[in-house]
Amino acid sequence: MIEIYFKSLEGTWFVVALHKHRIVASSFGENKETTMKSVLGNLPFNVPFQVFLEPSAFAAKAFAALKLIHEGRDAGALNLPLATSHLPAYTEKVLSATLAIPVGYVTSYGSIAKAVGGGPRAVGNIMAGNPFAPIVPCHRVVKSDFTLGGYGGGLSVKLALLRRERRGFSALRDIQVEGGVLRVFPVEYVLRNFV
DNA sequence: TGCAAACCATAAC
DNA sequence: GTTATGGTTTGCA
Repeated sequence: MIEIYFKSLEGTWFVVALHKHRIVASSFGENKETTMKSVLGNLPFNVPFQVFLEPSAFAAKAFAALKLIHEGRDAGALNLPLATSHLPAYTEKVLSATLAIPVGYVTSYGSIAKAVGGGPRAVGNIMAGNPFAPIVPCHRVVKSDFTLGGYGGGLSVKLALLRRERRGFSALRDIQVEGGVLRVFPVEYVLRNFV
């Protein structure tokens, strides 16, 4: 049985779907219904689910982590357990590479494609369907010219997240990921286009 | 800048 | 099986 929890924190709705102490899907947004729908749309079709009004201990932990990430703080050390085994292998690889982008950096669809194989558009498609927003930081994936690209929650939301993650880094970095090397760039490269 | 063509895994038929 | 679909990229005018 998948358990669904929702909670409003400082004006933002957070929704998580949990199964056996793993996160199956997560989302956030201004609108409760939309956010809930985005989570429900990412559930594996063959597992029944139930919506709970009071958060379990694990759900409370998940909400705390989501709030941190939403605030632009670093939740990397939390290592939230994600349920990915039902996803296609390539999707898993792309999500895992995306998860490796540190706070304060961005990368491009094409860079991810170079690191794990495949093409930029395939990566974009997977970002569009990211079941784990914002835990898997698809907001840190932008176009190769450092314009924003797209975002499910709207570009203003993507921009706001990136602004909060600004850390003042100035040099690019190469990060080891499963299957190759992922090049990441300071988020400033994106933000300077917006003054 | 702007446009066309190449790109590539998925989901939907 | 096949086709349609993008949160793209690159090259060329």
